[in-house]
Amino acid sequence: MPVDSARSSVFTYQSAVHSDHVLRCLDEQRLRDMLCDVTVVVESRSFRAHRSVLASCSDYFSARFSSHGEAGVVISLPDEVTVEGFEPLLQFAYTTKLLFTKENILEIRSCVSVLGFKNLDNSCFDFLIPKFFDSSKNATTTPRKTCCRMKKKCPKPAKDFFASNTDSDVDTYKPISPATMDEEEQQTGTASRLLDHPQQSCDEASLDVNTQIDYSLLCKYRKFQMACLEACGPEMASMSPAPAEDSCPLSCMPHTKDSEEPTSSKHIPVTEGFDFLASSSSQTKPPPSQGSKASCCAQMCGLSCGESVGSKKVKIEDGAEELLETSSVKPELKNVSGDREKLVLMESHTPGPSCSDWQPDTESEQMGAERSSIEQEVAEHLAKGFWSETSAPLHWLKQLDQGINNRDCPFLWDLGAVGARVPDGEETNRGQGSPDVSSQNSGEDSDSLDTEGDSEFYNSEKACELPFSVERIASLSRNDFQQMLKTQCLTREQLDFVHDVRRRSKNRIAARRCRKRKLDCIHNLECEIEKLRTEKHKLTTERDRLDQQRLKTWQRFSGLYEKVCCEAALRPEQLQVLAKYSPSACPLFALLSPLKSTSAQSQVLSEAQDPAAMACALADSQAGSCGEPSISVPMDAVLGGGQTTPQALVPLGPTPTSTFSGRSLTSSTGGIGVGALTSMRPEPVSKLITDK
DNA sequence: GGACGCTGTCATCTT
DNA sequence: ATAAGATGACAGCGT
Repeated sequence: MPVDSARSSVFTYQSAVHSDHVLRCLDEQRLRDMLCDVTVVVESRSFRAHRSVLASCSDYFSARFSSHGEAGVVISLPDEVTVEGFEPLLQFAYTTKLLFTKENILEIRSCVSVLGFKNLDNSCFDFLIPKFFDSSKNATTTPRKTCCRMKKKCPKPAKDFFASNTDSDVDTYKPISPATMDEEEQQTGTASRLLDHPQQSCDEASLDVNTQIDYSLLCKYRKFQMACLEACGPEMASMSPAPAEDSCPLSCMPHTKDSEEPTSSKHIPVTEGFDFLASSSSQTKPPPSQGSKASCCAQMCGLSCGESVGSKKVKIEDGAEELLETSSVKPELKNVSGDREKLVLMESHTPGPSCSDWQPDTESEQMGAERSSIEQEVAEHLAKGFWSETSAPLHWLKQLDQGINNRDCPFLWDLGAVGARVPDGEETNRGQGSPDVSSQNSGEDSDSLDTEGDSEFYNSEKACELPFSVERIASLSRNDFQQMLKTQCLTREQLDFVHDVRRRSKNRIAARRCRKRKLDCIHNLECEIEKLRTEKHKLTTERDRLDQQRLKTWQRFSGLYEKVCCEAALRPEQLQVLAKYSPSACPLFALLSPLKSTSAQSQVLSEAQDPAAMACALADSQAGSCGEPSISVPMDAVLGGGQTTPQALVPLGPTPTSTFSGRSLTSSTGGIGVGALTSMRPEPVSKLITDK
């Protein structure tokens, strides 16, 4: 494919915090009434705002402002819009966070509908409203089981989405509009509807995931995560692994100091699951009193942000495979105003706080204990990533993909690394957070620690009882490891367990090394083969060159032989005696042709005289073609007038079968190797002849 | 649904 | 004697 060399590459730098910064500045301006160019009147209450912001968030405002070009306009909203519903929306427009309560969610929803507020999908309300108002239903059982049931029905999502998207299920599922939904429907209908269409929701969610995220990479950590969840007991078990995945890619977005919220309100974990997230990502050790299994597990597992996210097929208790999807919403409970808690929905495109900002907060935990069961459930279900079960907005994940590059997001960046290597920053934090900083094994051991394996470890309750992380178990040197064990009072079972974890971890690394060595070995062998081929080619070329040179030498020698014989004027008898002890390839035969009477001999001689045939013979002999071992006769013996017995000399290769096979002039001489040709020197011959 | 590659784990041997 | 490393074999999972 031809490449347009003239076209220069285009690089894009995209700041993940810029939009957040701009929005925050706008919000600050709004709060200070700076540069505000519109006053929105709702129920006799005025709100100052920027037209551009409102117009970008609301179809209603967009239409209104387009018809009012002048600045300083005052807009009165319809009666359907209440302060209770509009104020959170205004805040959402400036902060991307929608604060809502059980009391105002219906108002908000109504305002969203009237004002055509964007980026607030009905699915949010479709779930929340029934949850809030369905007080009769058991709030603790349904979501979990439903979730599992739904997800069990999900096949491999990546391939099936488009197919299933055409299913009748999808066609029959319609989001419920607030206008048409009566209270009963609001309370139960949506939820049940969701339950009736699990495939659709699963598939949609999977499309979101698979469209934007390398699914295989995400899958890497599902097993680990699930095991960790199960290891951490019912508190965690009630929360599917989804939230970690759902939230983390977003919460892992780059986060700088100035991206924190102006209110500086601490993020309060909604459930143990968020506590899990918090402690897992922050890599800080909570105080010992904070003994929830979730945090403990996260701490024990040394969960990095990247490790806590992802999607993977895992086995659940009954052996069935459960497929969970990622989503893009990070729900969190936030103490907004004093004792009042509100759910805060953060959209994915908001560069929210990074994982490292999710600090465990004991105070918030205490507050969490006072939550109502419904709120708990809602928060929990949010944590489960209900977005993926409902019609998860596709654009959220698109935003994720478009707005974040792998470098920006530690999670994505981490996934790109080998295994689940923890980013340096986290490694540092981990070390700092550890009371006893230990030396890491140098070399390969320290570079490939991950937590993908050790599923049994995470699956075990024992893991939560250990005061150190599996990473440390595996990464410590032998001495450090033993030192650490000495400082801990572990039971025999725990010791065995720790050793087992360490053994497997070490073995895992060793296996990687072994495989790498194998691959290197294969590569080296391939290189060696290539080298030998090159050498063979070189040697073959050299051999051909030598053959040519040898042929020329033989021809020159033949000429000289003939000249000497002629000048010596040997008698025929002498010539015959000479020929008797001469090798068949000897140029001497050329002189004997008139003396030979048999046809066979003539043929041999004619062949011997043929330079081409001789060259062929030479080549064949060099190539090591089969044939009888030749016997060369020393020239002095040959020229000795037959008085010496022919004696075998070094075999110099077979006589060229095509030329001389079985055709020796005499039975005693046999063939001659080509080597003999080069060893023949005309001087002795002429000398002998002259002597005679 | 099977082939294939990758990876973790186990058993066994060696260091 | 013990721990650690190396490696073949196997299984699970994703493509």
